[in-house]
Amino acid sequence: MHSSVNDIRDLARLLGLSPTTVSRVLNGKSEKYRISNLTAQKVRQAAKEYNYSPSKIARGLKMDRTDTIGLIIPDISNPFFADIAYSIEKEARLKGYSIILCDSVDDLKVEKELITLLRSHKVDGIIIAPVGIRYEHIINVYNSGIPLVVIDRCFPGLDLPSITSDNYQGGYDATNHLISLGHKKIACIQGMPESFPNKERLRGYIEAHENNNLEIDKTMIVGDSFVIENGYRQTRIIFSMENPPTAVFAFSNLISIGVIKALNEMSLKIPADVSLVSFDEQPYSAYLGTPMTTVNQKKSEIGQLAIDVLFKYIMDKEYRQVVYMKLKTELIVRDSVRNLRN
Amino acid sequence: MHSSVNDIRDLARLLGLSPTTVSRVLNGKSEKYRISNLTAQKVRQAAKEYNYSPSKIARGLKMDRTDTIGLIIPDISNPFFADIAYSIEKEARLKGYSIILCDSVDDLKVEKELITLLRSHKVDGIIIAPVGIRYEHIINVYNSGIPLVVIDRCFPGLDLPSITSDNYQGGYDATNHLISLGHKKIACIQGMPESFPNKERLRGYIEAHENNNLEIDKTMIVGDSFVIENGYRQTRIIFSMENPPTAVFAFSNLISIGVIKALNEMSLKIPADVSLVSFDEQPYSAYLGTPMTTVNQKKSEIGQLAIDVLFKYIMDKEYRQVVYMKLKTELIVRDSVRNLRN
DNA sequence: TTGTAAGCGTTATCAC
DNA sequence: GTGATAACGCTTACAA
Repeated sequence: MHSSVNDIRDLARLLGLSPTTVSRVLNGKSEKYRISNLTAQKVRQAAKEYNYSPSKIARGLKMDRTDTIGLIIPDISNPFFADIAYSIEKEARLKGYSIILCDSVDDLKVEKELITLLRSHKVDGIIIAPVGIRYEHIINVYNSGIPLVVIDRCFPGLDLPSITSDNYQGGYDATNHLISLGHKKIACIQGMPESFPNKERLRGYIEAHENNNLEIDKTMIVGDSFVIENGYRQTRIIFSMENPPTAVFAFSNLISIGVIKALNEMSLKIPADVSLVSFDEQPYSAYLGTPMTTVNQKKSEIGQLAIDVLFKYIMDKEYRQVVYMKLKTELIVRDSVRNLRN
Repeated sequence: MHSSVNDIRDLARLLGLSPTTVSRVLNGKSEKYRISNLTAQKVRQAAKEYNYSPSKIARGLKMDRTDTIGLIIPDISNPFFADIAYSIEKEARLKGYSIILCDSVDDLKVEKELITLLRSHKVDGIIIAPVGIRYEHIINVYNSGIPLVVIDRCFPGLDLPSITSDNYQGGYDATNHLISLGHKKIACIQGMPESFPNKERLRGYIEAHENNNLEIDKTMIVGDSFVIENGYRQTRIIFSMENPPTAVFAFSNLISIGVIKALNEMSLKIPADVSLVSFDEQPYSAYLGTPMTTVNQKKSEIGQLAIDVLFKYIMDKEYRQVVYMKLKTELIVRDSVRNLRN
């Protein structure tokens, strides 16, 4: 085993050089300081040999940047967010940044604590998919000058840089697809009603009806959460009614799992008895008993753009323009909708 | 807006106290140093009011601990690892630690770089689900005294603390279940053959045959990757043969998605025409066209135990006992296996 | 072409 | 009960 090198000073001593020179070489400033090629070579080789790499922690203290960015999401076990996290991590790493992953478990109090925590970690920037009920604490961070980008749950009025899907369009397309195939009574199983994505999807649902001169039956708008159980429960209720709908629009992939489960139990076939469209494409959507028609969100683009925008703020502290981007959704048509016009 | 407080010194000045006192109060050492209650109160209140919390980066430099742990996984977009990451993050946070998330994209070179990176970040410990081809670089880290726990892809011979599922048992149970229902020709669609979990699952498959005095048809052991396409391709090949098997054992949830897709296309029904058991329970497993019989891994326990073990090492640097834990898997029986004994 | 020394924000040691 | 000071490992003026 080598004599252990813990320090830039250890390494410098070993080489008969000053820490300054070592630091310069290791930071690629050899030419700027006209350090001899020989010296530079020796430094680099020794660093490799003794497996030395500068402490980011000491570096961070001195330079006021840590090469880390904080990521706050409501639930990393939700594939939607896991996919986003994947692309964010990848893009960040490409730029030499590491991710501090924080899970808010969809709890506002936790979210606030996490923001404080990330500030104390001196992250260079924050990407956050907020719980989405209150935003003051987030606006405070942004206004305090810390680079920050909001994803998923946000809206133009917030005055916060944000990347989101066009949930209105997704809701409209899905509903319109059903209507165009002759469906007139379409149940809508919502997620969390107060959340912005939910409101927008619902707006799409409503306007699609209006544009097709279709009356909306308010009793067909049900549900209150993005989880499986909600989809299951509402489906059981709806299809026990006198005049059940011919179709269901599920507002999340988890909701549609619940819908499918309930329909199975009730021996109702998709699409023969009930048609189904769900928000959020998943790898298994195409391989379900009946391949499911879904609204796909561009998850990796959301992550990529979030990083792009964040780095504008990180690289140029003067840049304060509030960027707001809305990404197109895509309707993936499969076999879960019956054509009633035939 | 308040006069800005960036420093412990700013805060001390504002209070007419020394940084030392402020630090002591904020670190809960008021009594130890017999600091007056009044002073302590004032400090705490001012800290809250001015939204001050100590820089973890400066603290880390001084105290030689960063309150962070590094997590290296092959693919955060894989729900199996996302679930593990979820429980690790949750447990770590409970202990006041943050997670630096690193995705190795199943690439050994990247994995090595990430380890160096995490060392330069001075993480207090590392949890790693290795690519699993080579281990020297990981053993080096462990031997250098950095607390480290391996999850998922590891084995007793490694002399590395590790938490893993009992993949042998899972493979045995799944195969035995099929055999007990009268299946004699069972295809086995593998993942990455060199990986330890795969070897163990295969060992279970083989021994289940032996214990039931069943000959193994080597041409029934196929496949080379944990992904969907592999499951699809192998299924198409197998069920184009003269004497196809009556059942398939898929070694991952992605593989079974491919199997289902292929069987659908070939108009083969589960379980009427083909029975199916898959490794790795997923939220949708129960809601597929035919609810699928799966082998469930205790993902959240893996995360929890990894943290528990890691913290033994973190808390007691003298503790060097190599902990190896193998978690039971659970066969979840649903409707995807036909009883041939009827 | 290289080196010296100060300072980043914190806490531990020693002093009073 | 409280405070002055050094030190953690690094980079950057400034010096030579």
